[in-house]
Amino acid sequence: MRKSNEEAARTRQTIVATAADEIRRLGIAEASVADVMAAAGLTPGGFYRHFENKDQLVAEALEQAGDRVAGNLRAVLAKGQFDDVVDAYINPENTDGKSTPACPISALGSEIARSGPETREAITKVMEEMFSILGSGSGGSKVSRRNGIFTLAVLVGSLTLARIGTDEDTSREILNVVRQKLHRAG
Amino acid sequence: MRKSNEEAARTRQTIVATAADEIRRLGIAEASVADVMAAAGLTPGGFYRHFENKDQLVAEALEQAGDRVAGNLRAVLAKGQFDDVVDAYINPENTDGKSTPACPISALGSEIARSGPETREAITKVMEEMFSILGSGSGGSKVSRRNGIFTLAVLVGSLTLARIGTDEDTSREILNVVRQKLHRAG
DNA sequence: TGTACATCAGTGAACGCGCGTTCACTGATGTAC
DNA sequence: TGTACATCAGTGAACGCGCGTTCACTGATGTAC
Repeated sequence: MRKSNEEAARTRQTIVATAADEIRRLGIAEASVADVMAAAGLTPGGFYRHFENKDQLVAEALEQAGDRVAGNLRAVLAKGQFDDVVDAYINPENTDGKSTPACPISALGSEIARSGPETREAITKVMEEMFSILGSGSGGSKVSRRNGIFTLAVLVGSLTLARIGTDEDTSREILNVVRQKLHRAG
Repeated sequence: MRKSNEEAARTRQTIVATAADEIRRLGIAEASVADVMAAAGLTPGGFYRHFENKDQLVAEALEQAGDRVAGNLRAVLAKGQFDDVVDAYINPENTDGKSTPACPISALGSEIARSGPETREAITKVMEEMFSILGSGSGGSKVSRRNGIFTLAVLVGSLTLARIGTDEDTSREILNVVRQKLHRAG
């Protein structure tokens, strides 16, 4: 039952992508290796042909998810204005604050903070990329960076608060306040 | 070995306080009932004389931790100015972004977001209290509330980012940027 | 290009472990008279 | 106030369960000649 190298590489990619979804949805600890493998249409044993352990998968999956979000935001920035980037981060499916954020930092912030160095290093790179995107076009490089840091903090905090809140109206309110305050053409 | 009602009440309170510490430090899933009981100087079996299940303990512990933080911030506000409240939230032990935040929303944000309704309702109350504290004295009631929401989002987001970052200088930078931007007497 | 063998992707059962929870037990505390 | 008994806080071992990981096995793919 050996698969071709090409197919094996595709399988590995499927596992990473599936893991990114499952982890964002369930949390790092709650998304089990067997869960992820089953969701990818595989059995648990095969996992260790591709990864040393669960930590390695988590780091790779979250980095990929983060890079994807950063790529999308860069694309929005390229053909829109800054306000559209903010709105894309707090995306349309997310206006009630209850869906899982696409960005792993917002979806899993406190869990990542307690993870091992592999995962935190991967996400640190994503963070820096986000600072750059969210600070762009707002002045000199120092001012830009400061704005990028501040904006990402606001976005991550607001999505977290919106998801905690049990009242849907309050969740909407939180996201609206933040959106309005961050919009530059205010 | 039955204990007096008074002592039993004290024991219960010890468990809640110990749990608040352990959970903030280790995370909700990673702080086990046996861990908490041992840290409180007890054996695991006794837990269920005081609580229906782990979820109930988590909800109570996080609410207590949140109320304690809110109380401290109110005290700072009463005899200081707004800037001192911001600095107290990002507290002195926390300037490198690496210590565990006292506030459960910052320490455990994404985990709370995925918790059951008991825990989320308890923390929602804490959130509302924080909105009120952090918005105080900044204009009419609507403006105040909007400012409170925005400020809490910034604080929660920045502490989360600071703890994720693997570079200590960057963590410090994040907290400094946020502190300066939030200070009103800027 | 064809053949012979080594490799290894994926299977599915099994492993040891720590988890939340239960339970029989203890003896001091609480309570009814 | 004193006595007799029920209660129940806390102990420590045990439970079933799901976890991350390992392993023997399979057969198609890769490779050396």
